[in-house]
Amino acid sequence: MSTVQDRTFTIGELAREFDITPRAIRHYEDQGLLEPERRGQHRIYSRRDRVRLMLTLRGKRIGLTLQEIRELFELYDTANDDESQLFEFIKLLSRRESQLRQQQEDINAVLKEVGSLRVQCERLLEKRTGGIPE
Amino acid sequence: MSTVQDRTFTIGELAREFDITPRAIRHYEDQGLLEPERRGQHRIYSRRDRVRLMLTLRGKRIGLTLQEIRELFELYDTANDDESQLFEFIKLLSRRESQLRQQQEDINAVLKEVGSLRVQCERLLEKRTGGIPE
DNA sequence: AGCATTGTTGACGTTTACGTAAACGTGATA
DNA sequence: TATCACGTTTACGTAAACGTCAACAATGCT
Repeated sequence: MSTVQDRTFTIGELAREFDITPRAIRHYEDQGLLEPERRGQHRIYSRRDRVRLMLTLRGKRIGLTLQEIRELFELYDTANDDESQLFEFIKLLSRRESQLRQQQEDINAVLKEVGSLRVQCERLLEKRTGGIPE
Repeated sequence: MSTVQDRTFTIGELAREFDITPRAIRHYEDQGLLEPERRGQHRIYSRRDRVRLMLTLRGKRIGLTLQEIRELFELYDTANDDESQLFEFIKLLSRRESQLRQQQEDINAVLKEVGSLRVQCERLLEKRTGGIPE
């Protein structure tokens, strides 16, 4: 009988779920992002591992390196114990926050352009397809 | 007398302005993103080049590769001439748009976490600094 | 004239994030 | 029992985006 949900996952399951290769998952482990247990020599991934994998992928999508992601994990794990680490953590978060806001601006600018360009394109196409007289 | 503003820039000026190295700028040229003129063997950058450089850097910030940025430039330049290219352009824009929206979500999620973590940290610090008697 | 500054062209080096291939183990199944 | 399907380690390969010399102009002080 177990209180916590103890469903586990194989490397292939996770790979399929997140549409990445097993190789990538092993690579994340090499970089210290995951620490699956072993049943014999096979890796067994817990829910916690799965969450970390999700966070890893999200981190990647917003442009973090694997090392930075690892540092975040480490800080998150240890910050509560050490006061000076807390300051570091806050500083890191601040820096990252401004970067993210910059990215937001960039993305909004591009989305705007993308939108108007699309409209232009579509108008052009309308004109041509409609404009060819028989 | 010239109608169009014809201010030009040296590689060093642009490097300083955008806080990158001349090497990087030359690299962008190698990749077909810039086409500065030459005065003798020195590069002379026009306003158009400067704009392209800005767009390049913005593209990078939102995670485009230099090649993708070049393709966008090319499409942007030629799309008006070719109808089939227009479709390609629109498809490319659509794909990128959904990626950008995904990124927006990711960033929002992270910002949210960052915010609450910061609050947690600050509370902890308050408690400790305030909690030490004398 | 001499030296600093700024620029130029190679060309090899580096980091990140995996891909890919070899060579092998293991349990399920036809 | 043979053959998948899935997993493992080890190790070299690769693409992107520059960094980092080296070796050499051209220009501008002083």
